[in-house]
Parts: sequence; structure tokens; C-alpha cells
Amino acid sequence: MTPETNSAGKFLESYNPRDYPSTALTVDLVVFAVTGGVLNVALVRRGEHPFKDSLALPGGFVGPEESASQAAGRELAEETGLDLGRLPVHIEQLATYTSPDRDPRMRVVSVAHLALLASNGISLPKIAAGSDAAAAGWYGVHDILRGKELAFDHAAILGDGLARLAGKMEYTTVAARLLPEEFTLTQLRTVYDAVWETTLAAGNFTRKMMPQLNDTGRKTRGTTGGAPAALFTATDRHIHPPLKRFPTAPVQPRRP
Amino acid sequence: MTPETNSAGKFLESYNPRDYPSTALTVDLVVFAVTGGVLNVALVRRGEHPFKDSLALPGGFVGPEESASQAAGRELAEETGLDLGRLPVHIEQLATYTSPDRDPRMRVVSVAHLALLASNGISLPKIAAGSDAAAAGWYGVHDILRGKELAFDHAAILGDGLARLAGKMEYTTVAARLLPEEFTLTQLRTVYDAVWETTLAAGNFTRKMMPQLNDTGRKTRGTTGGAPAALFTATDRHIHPPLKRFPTAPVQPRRP
DNA sequence: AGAGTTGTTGTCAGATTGACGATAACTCTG
DNA sequence: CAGAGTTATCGTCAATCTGACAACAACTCT
Repeated sequence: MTPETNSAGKFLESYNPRDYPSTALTVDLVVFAVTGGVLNVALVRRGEHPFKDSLALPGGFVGPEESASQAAGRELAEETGLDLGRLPVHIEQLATYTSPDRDPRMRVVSVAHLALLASNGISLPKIAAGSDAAAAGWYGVHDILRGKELAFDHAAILGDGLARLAGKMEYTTVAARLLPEEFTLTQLRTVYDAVWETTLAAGNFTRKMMPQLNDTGRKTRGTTGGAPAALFTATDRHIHPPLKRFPTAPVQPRRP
Repeated sequence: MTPETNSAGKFLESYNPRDYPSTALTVDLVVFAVTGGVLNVALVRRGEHPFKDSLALPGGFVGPEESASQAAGRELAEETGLDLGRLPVHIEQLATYTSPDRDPRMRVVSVAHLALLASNGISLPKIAAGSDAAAAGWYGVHDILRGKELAFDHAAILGDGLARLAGKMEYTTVAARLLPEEFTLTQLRTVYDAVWETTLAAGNFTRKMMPQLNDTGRKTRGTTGGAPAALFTATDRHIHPPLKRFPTAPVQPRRP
């Protein structure tokens, strides 16, 4: 065993960049937003080989003076045109993909990030696709995953992103980051239904979620039919015990 | 906005390695094992500047034909001398640390991994520390975190590793990966107590954990005092709803 | 043989859950 | 403007789950 391999710190003393092929450090973005009860992901269509004309996650290079999370924020701002300084967009690191042959051209290490865009449920921000703007845009996540035709390993990254979001929604209020700052319980429940592909019971959802929300005291106005709904803001309190994604085995019918 | 920055794929067409300072890709390992009711982490003492004589996480360089997870497995085998092909060691990716100045010498991107070593609760494998073997070894995790004197950003990485383990123990059987393949409920509860720094009630723990375990039918023999305990193996079933890390508010005393 | 220790099972009251019904508050239609 | 249709919220019920703790069984040590 060579002593030099025992720690990253020690290794560097004998590290010679010329001994190793250069490595590109990139970020890929899994950007989610909900419209019309459907969870959507931002995808761009590739204009170059390999995977020309395939859909891919947006992303880009990490600059020499940037951290990966800074690069992710910058890329997101460039793609969506949103002012990240003002909008409270949720970004978190997802995982890093390092397989030596994940890009046929050279070694590309990609730090994938998950981003959640607030949406009123109707319109979504335009995606800028650079040289090939035509086909870039929003796609239904569950449809895309069932098709599995993304470039590189992006289908796996997208799957990991969905799993992360779906899992965190069990015990946190992240789902609220896909909505405006103030939202109704029905809007929030719609997000859960869209991500989990389920149908939660309204009454029980309210009971379980209320302790994690702050009531603004205000109510919706001018909705199409139905009573006005209370507007809430999210807290960072955890849901304990968590929400159940699928209802448990049905209770046996009561016998008189 | 330059079109080339819109996706990692597109960017590469215009990527020139010479434009960027070289980047070192490394793995750092958070290796956990339990002895004597305490959660321990494997640390090595640095023999070189920077952070000479400080404790650091073991780690090493990712080879040009390796993925990060392969490198993590290789490093772990080298450090512990364990045969990873035989032992079922649990390794998972934790997070990636990319701050440009996390190493003063050059840009070092580190993909941190979490590794769990099975232990009978008494002895731990020796840690090979290469050129400076003297002080490498096992340290109590909670003590180290309270002291916070690790090299680089390794205290943060260790904290993230502990948070990941503690969190996953709420709803999975990962804790069993810190024990031999067959274990008793008391051993498993000891792991929970060590990681969570709590004291779970034995009876209730049994009731909650049993559905996720397989009873081997065998029992312990020759223990020092007390009844023999049943030996179990873990399944990958999830605990639903999860275990509570801290007992809830005490129930009000019964009023007759 | 008895004392001490440990593992397992049982019990109980309080809390949580899923299903679902009742009511209130709005919009739309004619 | 009355009534029909919709929607949000609250209440109720039986089943299940939880924390606290007692009871018992099975071993070792003296």
C-alpha cells in the first residue's frame, strides 16, 4: 500500500496534474414546478452530438472561483431569467455522478442539484435554451420517467431528484416551495397529489398539516365557486410522525 | 448570456482544459462503528501541512478510470484491511464539497461517503494511517463534534454524516449494518442509543422493530446473566410510521 | 438454592388515524 | 334573487398506535 493514498490531504503532496486526464466539473439542474396538478421538470433539447436532439437537464460548467451551489444558482438564473436574489427559490444538492464513461468525450463530474420554483399553478417561467430555444421547456415528470429517453444518465438523475422531493415531502414543508409564499391548504394538497401521484383526503390532510403552517388570517377572494379558503405560510417545523404517501390497508368494514 | 453555458453537454464543445486550473477529485470517508455503547469514527492524524498534526477523515484520490464510489470502496479496504468482497459493508454517497478555498493549495473537490462497519461491540479493526500510523484510530463521534478541531471542512462533513445516519435510522434498518449479520434486539437498541444519544424503552422498541426483522429461531448462549435473547436478521422493510428519536411530551398522569 | 440481571410479553389510558358526514360560504345560472 | 352546484372546514367514530410500566421467564453468579 502506498502511504500517499491514505488521505486526500496527504495525497496532494505527490499530486501532479499532468499524470491525470483533465476533469470537467459541472452542475446539472433538476428544476421542478407544478402546473395544472402536474409536476413538471425543465428540460432542454441538445443541439450537438452526442445525444443530439435528445432532451437533457439544464446545466453548465462550474467556474474556477465558484462553488457548485453558486454555479447552480447562476445557471438557474440564466435559464429561467428569474431574479434569484428576490425570489426565494429552493436549491439543494442532490448527488454527484462520477462514472468515468458517463460522457463519451471526456471525464465529466456532475454535481446534480434540485431546484423548486414557486408557481401559482397556471403559468411557468420560460426556459432559455441558448442556441436551440425551440424545444426547451416544461415536461411532465412522470411521463418523462416512464419514457426514459433523456441524454447521458439524466434519467437516473431526474429519478433521484423526484425521489428526494417525494421523500422530503413526507416530513417537511418543502412542498410549499412550489407555491407562492401564501397558499391554501387545497393548493398544498394539490402539490402532494401531483408529486406522489395519489389523492389525499382533504379533511385529514388539513388536520395533519395545520401544526406546521401559520395562518395569515386572510382568505382567498373571487375563486370560481366554493367557500373562500384561508391563506397560510409555511414554517420549518417537521411533520411528526410523517405523512403517509399511500393510505394504509383499508379498515375492515364495521360490523354492527 | 453565452449559449455555451446552458448545459454541460453543450458547454463541452467549447471547453478547453488549459483555460481552467486543474481540479483534484477526491473521496473522503466517514467510517462509523459502535463499541461499548459509543458511536466511533475513523480518523487519521495528518503528517503534513496544512493542518499538520490535526485529525482528518481518511480519503484519497479518485483514479482516472474509477467512479467515486469505487474509489471510496478501495480506500476503505486499504485503510481497514478488510476484505470488502466478503464483508457486507454499507457505503453510500453523502454529499460533495466544492468550495474553491476548502484546500489552500489547490482546488480539491471531495465526494464524501458514509461507511458503516459491522462490529460485535467490543473490538474494532485497526486503521492504517500510512506514513503516520501512530495516532490514527477510532474516536467518539459526539466528543469530536463538540470539540470541532478537524482539518479542512471535515467537521462539517462528519456532522453531515452523523445527521444522515441518525435520520435514516428513523425509518430504515441501517442501524443493523453496524452489527454482525445476526444480532439481538438489545444490541440493535444499543446502536440507536449510541447514535441518537438517547435511551429508548426496551419493550416499545421491540414492538416497533419486530416487523422489520426476521427471527432466526436461534438464541444467544453464555451471556453474563439474564435470559438468552433471540437472534434476528434485518430486512429492507421500512419502519412506518418511523421511530421517534425523542420521546414525545410525557402523558399526563392518570386521574381516577 | 437464592439473588441479581436481562429478555420478552402483556396491559392500559391517551393520542393518532382513515373514513366520512355536516355545515358554512361562496359563485354561477336562470 | 332564489336555488343549485362547489368548495373549505370542522366534527365524529371506530380502529390502531403509542408510551409507561408491570409481570414473568430464563439465564449466571455467589
